[in-house]
Parts: sequence; structure tokens; C-alpha cells
Amino acid sequence: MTDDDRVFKALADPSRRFLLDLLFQRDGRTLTELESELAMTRFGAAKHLRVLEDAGLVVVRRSGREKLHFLNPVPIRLIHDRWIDKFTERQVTALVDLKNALEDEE
Amino acid sequence: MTDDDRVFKALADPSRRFLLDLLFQRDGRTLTELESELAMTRFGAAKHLRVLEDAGLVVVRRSGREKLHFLNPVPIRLIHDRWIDKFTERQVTALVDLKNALEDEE
DNA sequence: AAGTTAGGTGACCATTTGGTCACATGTCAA
DNA sequence: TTGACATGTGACCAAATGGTCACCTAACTT
Repeated sequence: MTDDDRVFKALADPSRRFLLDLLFQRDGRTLTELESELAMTRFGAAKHLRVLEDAGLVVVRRSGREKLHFLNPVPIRLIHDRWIDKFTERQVTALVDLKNALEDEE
Repeated sequence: MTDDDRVFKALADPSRRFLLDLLFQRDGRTLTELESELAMTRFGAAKHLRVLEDAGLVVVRRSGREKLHFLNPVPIRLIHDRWIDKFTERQVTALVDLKNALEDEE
């Protein structure tokens, strides 16, 4: 399996995206802490975190018997750069910002 | 299924990513033209394009009996914005640019 | 040392997914 | 209008995926 295949497969599952959301809010959490936020057993959560780790979306640091998880944004940026060139980026960003501004007005 | 689920599921398959690559190179192609680039039957390619269309990653315009396909970069930008805030974006872009520059030097 | 806490492994099963095929519709060209 | 061309549908099958469990190792606590 190629690197980018691992990244996209990892992102394809809602539980794994939720884990990334949690780490985006606050980094450096343990498996047990993350697991408590998911509606599944520890084994399921561990499996998902392993997939994210293999994809490079999450990096880990061991501290005693704990495993701390951190979000790595680089693969996400590479997805962006694959289909949005510098020229298009300006237009798309403007469009998205406008959409957000309109939604905030409500 | 939620909108973002459709997008990520659509991106999870290498053939579909290849189709996006093709449309990134040149927009407005027909099913038959795209199908000739894939190592599968027309039915497989059509199924993949349908998935991309349902996800909003590809928009289509009918012209007679032909169906023209165009790449829509907005969902890609939204993925980016989900896990990369404005502050982090500067660091990550710098990092990625540096990496690209180093690779070009070789 | 003994109990508790954090995490890992491999097997297993239900469901989803990628790809093909037989068949069908609508559009263009001679 | 007849035939070729572009695309659509639903059934089908093999393979991959998400989740659980029984069982295991390593580290902290008292």
C-alpha cells in the first residue's frame, strides 16, 4: 500500500475523523482518554489509532506505560496541494470565506 | 450518510483519486474519455464517477448524449480547514515548501 | 510481592465495497 | 429509419473493513 493510500483510507472512517477532531482540540492524549469519547471498546479505538499512526496523521510519544497521541497536519496539507494549485487556492479560499461569513450573519 | 462522509469515502479509492488527477490536468472530459485511462470496464469507471459526483467532488454538465465532468475543489479546501487553522497553516506551508525545495535540489 | 492500570495480539464475524455483466434508454449521423 | 455511439440500472460475487473478544505483556502503586 502506498503512503497516500494509507492516508486516505485512514480518513475514510468517521470514528477516525472524530479522533483527529479530538486531537485537533487538544493534543497529547492517551489511548484510554480518547477511548472514553468513542462508543466502542478499547480494542476498536486502539485499532483506529493504529491506522492513523501508520498513515502519519498521528504521531505518538511513549511516556512510561502511557502512549501520547499528537495530530500531524502535514499529510492533510499535501492532500490540499494535490488538487488545488496556488492560483485556484485564492479563488477557493475567497469562496469558502464568503460562505462562512454569510452563515455567520444568520 | 453525511456530506463529509461521502467526500472522504469517495477519496478513499485510488481509482477515484486518479480520476480527480485526470480532471485536475484537464476538465470537461466525458465518461468514455476518462474510462480509457482506467484499467477496468466502463461500468466500473461510471460507478466511480457517480461516487465522486454524489460527494460533490465532481460536477457534471450534460451536452447531448455526452456527460462532461469537472473538478470541484471546494470540498478539498474544507478538509484542509477542518484540521489546519490559520496559525498552523503558516508553519505547515513553510515546512512543505521547504521539503519541496530540498527535493528539487537533488 | 501483589494488585491495578495502560496497552498489545490474533482470531473471528457481519457488513461494506470494487468490479463485472446482461440488459436498457436516449442521441447522433448517414 | 437504421445503426452506431454515450451512458444508465440492478444483480451478483470476491475481497476488504469495522468491531469484539479471550488472552497477553509491561509499568506504576502500596
